[in-house]
Amino acid sequence: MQQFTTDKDCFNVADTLECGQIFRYEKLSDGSYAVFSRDKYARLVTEEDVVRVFTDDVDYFRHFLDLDTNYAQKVQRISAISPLMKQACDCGKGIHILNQDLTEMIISFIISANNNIKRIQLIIRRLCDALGEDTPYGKAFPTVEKMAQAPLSLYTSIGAGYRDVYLKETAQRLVNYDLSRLTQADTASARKELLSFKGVGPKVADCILLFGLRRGDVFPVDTWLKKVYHAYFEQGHKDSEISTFFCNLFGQDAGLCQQYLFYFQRKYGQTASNTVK
DNA sequence: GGACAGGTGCGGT
DNA sequence: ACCGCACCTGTC
Repeated sequence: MQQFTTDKDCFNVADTLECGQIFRYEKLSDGSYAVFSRDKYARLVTEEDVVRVFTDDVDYFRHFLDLDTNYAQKVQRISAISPLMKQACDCGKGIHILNQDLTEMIISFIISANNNIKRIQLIIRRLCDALGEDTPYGKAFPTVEKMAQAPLSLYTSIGAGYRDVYLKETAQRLVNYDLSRLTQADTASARKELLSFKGVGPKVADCILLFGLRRGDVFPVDTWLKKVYHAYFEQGHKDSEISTFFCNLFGQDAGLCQQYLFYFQRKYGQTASNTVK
């Protein structure tokens, strides 16, 4: 296995993995993290002044971890927006938005709908165990061909619940689907296209845009961001209005701000003062 | 046992 | 176009 290191400034492994953007990771007993993407594996070890990455796919994970983006610059700009964003940045400034596989994001976030992180991880693990190819380091994420062939009962048996039909239908549709219809489209068109998939609503579509298509100017609204909005801004608005509000406030980095706020709310939501704006 | 958390599809308006 | 409800599983 090969390895490389990267600066710890503005890159925190735990923050990046635990802010809700990725489900296939595992904290090991020595405090390092195992990360899986497609059929690839890396182990991330945080040392005194660097993060050391062990992997057979160096180029893939250099890109995956988004090490070439200047996050310090973004954090500086976002911190200046308001005291709330200063707090959120201080909490989550080590977060990178990962460059994840589009198909894996579509399937994973269909599973995420109306679901909690722990169970999402369990379902995805069972999905990989059932249908993924063997790799030297565990099971790969299954191909859409394999997923399309699997009986509906497979999806029920891994605990997907009523999402079973969404998963099977989407996998079947993806078999002969030209992903450039999404990758080449502008954000609004790609979003509209994503909404035509069964099991993909506004929130899941925004997550796929942000994490699978790297569109930074979207703001997924889930229950945590609703809490933030209601605590610091106003009561009684629809999800789409909350999303528009934050998109206008944050512009091109709305998605990154969403990650900071999500992480901040989950970490300190119980104790943080609601008076700071 | 019963309430609740977690987004989307669908049928009704 | 919008609203209300059912949907599956786990947890308190």
